[in-house]
Amino acid sequence: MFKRPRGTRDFLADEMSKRRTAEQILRATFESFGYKEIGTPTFENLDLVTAKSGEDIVEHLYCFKDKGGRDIALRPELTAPVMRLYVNELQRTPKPVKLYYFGNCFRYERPQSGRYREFWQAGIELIGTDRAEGEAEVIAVAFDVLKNLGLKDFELHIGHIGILRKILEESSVPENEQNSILNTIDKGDGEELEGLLHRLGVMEEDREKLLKILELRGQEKEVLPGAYRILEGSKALEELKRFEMILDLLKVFDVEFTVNLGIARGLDYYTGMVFEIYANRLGAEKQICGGGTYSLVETFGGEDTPSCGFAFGFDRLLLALELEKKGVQVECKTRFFVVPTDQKLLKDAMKISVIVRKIGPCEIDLMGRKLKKAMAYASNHEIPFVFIVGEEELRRGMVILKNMGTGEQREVEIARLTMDR
RNA sequence: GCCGCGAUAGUUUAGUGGUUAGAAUCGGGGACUGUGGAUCCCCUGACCCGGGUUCGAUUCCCGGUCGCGGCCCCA
Repeated sequence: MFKRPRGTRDFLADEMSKRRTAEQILRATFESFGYKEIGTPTFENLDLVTAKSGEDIVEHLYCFKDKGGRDIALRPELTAPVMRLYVNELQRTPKPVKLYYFGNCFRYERPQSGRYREFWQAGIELIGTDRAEGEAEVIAVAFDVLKNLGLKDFELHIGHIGILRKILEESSVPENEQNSILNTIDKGDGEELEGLLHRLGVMEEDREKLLKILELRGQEKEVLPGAYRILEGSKALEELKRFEMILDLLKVFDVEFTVNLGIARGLDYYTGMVFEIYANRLGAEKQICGGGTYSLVETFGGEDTPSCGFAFGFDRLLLALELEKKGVQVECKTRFFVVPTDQKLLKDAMKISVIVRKIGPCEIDLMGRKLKKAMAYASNHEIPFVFIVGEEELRRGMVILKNMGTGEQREVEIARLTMDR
């Protein structure tokens, strides 16, 4: 007996069918906004991954030396490969560049609910514009995905790291220190954060500002006036105005959201708007989507270009759907089943199946079963139509077509099979 | 990396320090010879792996593996 490697899954037919259906909805949504699919390798050079996420993540990677001694990593996410592809191939294409991807990723993590070692991500990257309408569109695409999938119980939280960075900048905190502060914010440890701010010599006034801003969470109307008050006279005010502009545009798309200025996403490359989507029923791993405005092109050797994007955790998305309703619909793809009344008519039945297959997916009994058992098979598999090939009908060039839903049956002319319907 | 719970046919499970390890369901066949998930009958099929305790371990103990939930992490 061979077992699956830890944290991997087999997908049976029904599940695979659901996954494909959901995948189609994601693709259609991305394409409805004009994003084009791209593909990148399943493995990349290790340094691509560490360039984006640091040396420490090697712990969480599937990586190895290949036979040529190269350090290789199975991709742990898709933003870095897409950025590499952009820098390699697309820097000179008309802006904005609108890309989407769907693919499996690998992380060496302890598996738990909604977390696997091989998992699927789907997302978009909008490269080359830093306008509010671009940022708003990116959020709208994510929201549309959920609407089109029929997911109901989720929360979309939007924040803005630009505001936080500006406050720190005013307090003369250098960028790398900003990053460690944002990291600490992301962890949600208030004491550690205060300690860190002290150590870095952030002035009392700015510290208060920051902490107050981080607490702001709720409906736009309730939160924004407070934010304006806190940031009065600050350089961060400009960022706040920009944030408001994005939120304002989101109303055009009928996107429902919660303002949450405490989102830091803990990543050094985020520069402006950031958002996360949570499926409340999922438990510990409830974040199904994350994204924002970032600056990464330079990291991969390109000319600094503003970008914005997000990634969905596809597996979690399906889990959330499954918990909410019946999930995604599964139906039998086979339309027709052909069965002879006697084994000596097998060849005739096979010939008919060849003809019928031109009309739609068609199966034929492969077990040498008697009519009754074959009918039971078709019935069990919810195949809607059965062709019964009988000796007497065959002599007249006819075959019986039975509708398994209604139980009705009639004779049809074999010669006309592909013409009817 | 850490904590808790678990592991018996494909699936859901019962049970035991010495048993032919029981059932349901699924699968295959038959009763049914030209018509459906019914009924009845037959068949196939299981104690996660390694070590220890013991005359004897599927059962008790330890370790591993895998699963579930959580912590850390989450690009």
